[in-house]
Amino acid sequence: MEEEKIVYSRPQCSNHLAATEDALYVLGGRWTIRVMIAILGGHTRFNELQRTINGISARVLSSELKKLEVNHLVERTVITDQKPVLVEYVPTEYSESLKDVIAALAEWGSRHKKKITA
Amino acid sequence: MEEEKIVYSRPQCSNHLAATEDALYVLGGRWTIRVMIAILGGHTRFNELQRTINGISARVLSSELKKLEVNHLVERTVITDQKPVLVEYVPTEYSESLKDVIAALAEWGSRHKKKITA
DNA sequence: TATAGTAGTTACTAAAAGGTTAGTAATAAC
DNA sequence: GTTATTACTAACCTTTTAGTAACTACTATA
Repeated sequence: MEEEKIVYSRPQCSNHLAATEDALYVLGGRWTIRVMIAILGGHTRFNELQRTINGISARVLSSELKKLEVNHLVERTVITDQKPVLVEYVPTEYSESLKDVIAALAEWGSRHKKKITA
Repeated sequence: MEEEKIVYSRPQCSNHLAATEDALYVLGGRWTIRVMIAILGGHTRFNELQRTINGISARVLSSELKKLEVNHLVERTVITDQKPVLVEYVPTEYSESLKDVIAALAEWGSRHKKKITA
């Protein structure tokens, strides 16, 4: 007799497969989560974000920000009374729902790094 | 005066950026998390996994399983006393550390779907 | 003998993602 | 006048990722 390691029941498994698909449709990709972390960290301006997120290009940052705006995770505001015209990217209230996802991912990443370097 | 929405302090932001980078190096990509959900759901065989994970090709599944094996998240076992020879992919103990990541992602995905369909 | 299921691999192709370079327009500083 | 900064965008090219189809090799079933 063998001990089976079943962590998810069949319906749980299907549910999780479907739900993570929905999540990854928005959050998947190399940069999306990182852009959100930077924005939640109070970095509001385009060039500031590019400097914060190591290695991202302007083209990719621009398209990520548009995607996040469409998904109601960031709000773009143009400040016209300033010269030169400034643009601010601020997190929406909804974006705070990402805190758990980011926390879980960051903790796993940190633990995994410790494991592989040990 | 404006209310600033700063969810992460500067050091927290940098930490999270670095840690999620480490996590996504392993877990990033379209299929990795989904393969792990299927394996944690007790699906052990190659063709069974391919049938469970909607849309994955044999080529991609094969390379995902190799990557997961290298990262100690699944264990591959060949059962030679059966004919035809069977191969089993089972989750390692370490792979259970992914439960929090998967739970957070699945819950966010499920909520997000409700939000956008409403 | 033919078909189907086991677990993949190989070669080729298509699509998606991302990087590089250059350029815009406005303004301010030197 | 030249350079720098702000916030991008367009064109182009490369890299990465993924899909398709065919094929291996063994066994079981009809």
